[in-house]
Amino acid sequence: MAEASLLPESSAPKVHLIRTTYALIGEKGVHRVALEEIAAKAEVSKGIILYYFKTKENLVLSTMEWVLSEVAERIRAALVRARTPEGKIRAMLNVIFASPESNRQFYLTYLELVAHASRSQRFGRLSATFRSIVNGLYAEVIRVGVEEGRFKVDRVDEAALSVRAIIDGLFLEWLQEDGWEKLHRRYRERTKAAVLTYLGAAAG
Amino acid sequence: MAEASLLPESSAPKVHLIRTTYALIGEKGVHRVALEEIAAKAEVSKGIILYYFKTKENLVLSTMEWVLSEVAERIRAALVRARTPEGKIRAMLNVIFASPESNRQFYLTYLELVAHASRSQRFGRLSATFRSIVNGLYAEVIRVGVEEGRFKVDRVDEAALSVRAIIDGLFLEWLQEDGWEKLHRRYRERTKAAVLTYLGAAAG
DNA sequence: GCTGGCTGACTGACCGGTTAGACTATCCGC
DNA sequence: GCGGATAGTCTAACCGGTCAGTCAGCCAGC
Repeated sequence: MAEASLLPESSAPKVHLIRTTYALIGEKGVHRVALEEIAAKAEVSKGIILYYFKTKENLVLSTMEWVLSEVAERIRAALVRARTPEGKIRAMLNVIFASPESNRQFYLTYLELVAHASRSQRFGRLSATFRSIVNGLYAEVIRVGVEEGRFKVDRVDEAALSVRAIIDGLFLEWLQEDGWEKLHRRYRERTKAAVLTYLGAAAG
Repeated sequence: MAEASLLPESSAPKVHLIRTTYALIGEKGVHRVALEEIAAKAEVSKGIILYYFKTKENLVLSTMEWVLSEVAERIRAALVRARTPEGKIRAMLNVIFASPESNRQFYLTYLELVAHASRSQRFGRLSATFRSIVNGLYAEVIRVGVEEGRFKVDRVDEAALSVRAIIDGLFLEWLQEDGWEKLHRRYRERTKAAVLTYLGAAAG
């Protein structure tokens, strides 16, 4: 599977605006944030946003591209560090479950992406690219794990998709918890257990 | 666990408006739909919506309440019809995976609920109520399954939550598929397999 | 003729996008 | 080194469209 890149280009002021936008989208949602507000928080004039991104849609799309590429990169780095297949799964999930606040921000943004993806070509492509990258990473870990006799699955691609579903499903559940801050750790461990169980790993 | 009811009251004209609203929310998303548009599709004047629901937020909330209670009811009915624990799981998933169009409509609405729930008390309560109802239904099936020696799980509540996560996670995945219409059946079977495997059911 | 369900023109706020131009930096010809 | 042309960055006032919610009053049935 060819791994398309997520990030096109990004100058310093663009990244500054993107970071600010990301914070506000996580906090209030795409349609509840006005360009005026982003500009104020970024301490620039509103005009500059349109100067750099032309439209609000472009800004939102760029922000999502940026976030997703950061996440993909962090997962990739975690996989390199760990040695055993189980270790890679654990390391990966430790990275994915970074902190309550950042997870909340990320998943709320991600949900908006999915919602947009179902109605817009541009967001649909972004979602597809991200999924293929992440599923590719998962598949690689699973493939090695199967080769080394640590995991037992029928089809690697199928298993990668299910692993993703377990992770996303539990995140979706966690998002809706009243005590999401306190429950973060518990959900992380729960997810590790569920994924490793699914992959048929030897206990431990 | 006390099962709170979802539906307060609903007159005939209200239900008519709610159905129309549901169709449009699934199609375009909450914030992309104007009251004017809902009124036009329902073939009533715009004023009547505000007359019955007072605010747009009330209308959206009522719509989600209505949809969720319908879904919960349908699941409940499916569980009554089937006999064996595995049969109940399959029947339940057949009902949940009703059709591509209705699932798409429902999950897009559900995602909006989750997004709203994280920022609004009122939507948060609705989401919590629905979750507790559905998780309760799942838990009951699992409990009986365990008693009859068909399922092997440590904690029933924990298992109910994971089952939910698997279902929601695969739906989230499915939503993002380009060929979601064609892939619906495959995802349904995949979900059945994943859930039954998770519950440690005897093969078959 | 009165009441209550119902209407739809209207209002005011909001917001994405435009535009005219200010300010600075770089470079060129003299 | 200097005047000025050019380009790039940035600002603030403004425009036009959209939309939730209001309100004055209509009208059918009692």
